[in-house]
Amino acid sequence: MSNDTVKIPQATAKRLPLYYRFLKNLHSSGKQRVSSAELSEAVKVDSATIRRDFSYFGALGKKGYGYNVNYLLTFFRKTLDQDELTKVALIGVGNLGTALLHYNFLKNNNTKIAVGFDVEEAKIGTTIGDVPIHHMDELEKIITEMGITVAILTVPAPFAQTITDRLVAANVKGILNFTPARLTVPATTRVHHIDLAVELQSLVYFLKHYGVDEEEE
Amino acid sequence: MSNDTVKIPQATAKRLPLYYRFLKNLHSSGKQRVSSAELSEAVKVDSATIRRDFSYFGALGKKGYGYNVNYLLTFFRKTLDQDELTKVALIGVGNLGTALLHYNFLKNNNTKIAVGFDVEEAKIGTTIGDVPIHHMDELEKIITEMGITVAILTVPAPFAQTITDRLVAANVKGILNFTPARLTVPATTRVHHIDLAVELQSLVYFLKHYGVDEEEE
DNA sequence: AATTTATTGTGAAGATAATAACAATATTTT
DNA sequence: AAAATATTGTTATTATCTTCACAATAAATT
Repeated sequence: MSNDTVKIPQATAKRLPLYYRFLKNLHSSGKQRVSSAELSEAVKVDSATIRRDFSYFGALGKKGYGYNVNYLLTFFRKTLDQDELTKVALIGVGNLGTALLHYNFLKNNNTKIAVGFDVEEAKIGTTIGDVPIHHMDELEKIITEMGITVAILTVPAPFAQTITDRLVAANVKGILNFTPARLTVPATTRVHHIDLAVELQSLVYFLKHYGVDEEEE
Repeated sequence: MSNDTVKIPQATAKRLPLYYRFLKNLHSSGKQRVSSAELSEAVKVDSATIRRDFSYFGALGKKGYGYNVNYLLTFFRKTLDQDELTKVALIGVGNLGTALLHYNFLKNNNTKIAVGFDVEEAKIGTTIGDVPIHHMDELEKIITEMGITVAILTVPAPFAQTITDRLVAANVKGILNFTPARLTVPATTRVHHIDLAVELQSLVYFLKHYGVDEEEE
């Protein structure tokens, strides 16, 4: 982990990719400058929060003017390491896994699913999009060879922990977990959960029990 | 919105479906009682946080004993309205939409995708799983007829806002948004985002810039 | 029935995050 | 070049969330 700047709050860090994406949009639509108020409207984050977020990286804007789109974009590209391609492994090529293979992560982020793994013989040796699918038995060998340290986990829940253990042993440091299982990992590995059923159910709960007054992340 | 109990913190509300799922697991494995410490190990949430979360609903446990699994389960089933089926519309039957159609939300939550919409003629009139796919032109008509107020949005980003406007006009109150677009909605509509590219990119960012010491939600 | 043990529920403290508000100041207009 | 305007960066404030720590007390053991 490079610790070039002061450590950024997690809430801020999670918004950075979002800012980056909208700055790219602005840039390609030819916009030269942008204020925190405009950006706020686009990304639905309070303008004071945006200014605060940016301020962790120093004074990026100019008073009375706003932010130079090009400058900001260049700055965030470096900060988010967009010049360096991050290769990711996809574990479990079922319905969801296949959908993710077709999802173009590369377009907005310099992240690419470089390899997939499954146990179903019909899939082994094929290519989905341009991603080769290998047998799960080769997991350790191939991701080690490819130097992959980030994995997306889309296997059936009962296999999630076992495969996680193998990923950890193979030096994977980050797991995007789409299974409902809550994974046990060492402190050196980071897991982000995307729990589809929980997301849907908590949305329903909010609708029934809360007055709705704004969206939230 | 029913406001039967005191308003629960949002962070707590988001964890309720998770607790519910694990309680179901415990129950079906025959467990009679559980402590906050055990539950903590399973769901990876601090035990004090679990006790605090539960305490918003009153004193559900017994000192020196823990919680009765069956009692908790019954309580949460009511609280999460699990006895009442929530029908959901899926807008956009592409790769991701199709994967979600095959995802069994019903298993753990009383939530079901009841209808899908797309513009591709080949899909109209077919059934995926047991879910009928209709033309997008019929959106308002059908979801109004079916009394649906929750939608999952998996259309290409450029169409997201237009379709959202139509959903809102057709009385949809909750949207689970898988598109990268940040939607503009009235204060009476709630949007939850699942932004796959942002999730992946922020995971990569955390790996590079932070010492990893625990997982987080 | 007395003692030990386990575990809750919660007050207090701490940590993190969001927002308001405004002085400072760069840009734009006159 | 002076005045008016726009907008940042940040200090202060408030809100939300997490965790510690422990008295209270129910259950289990002796």
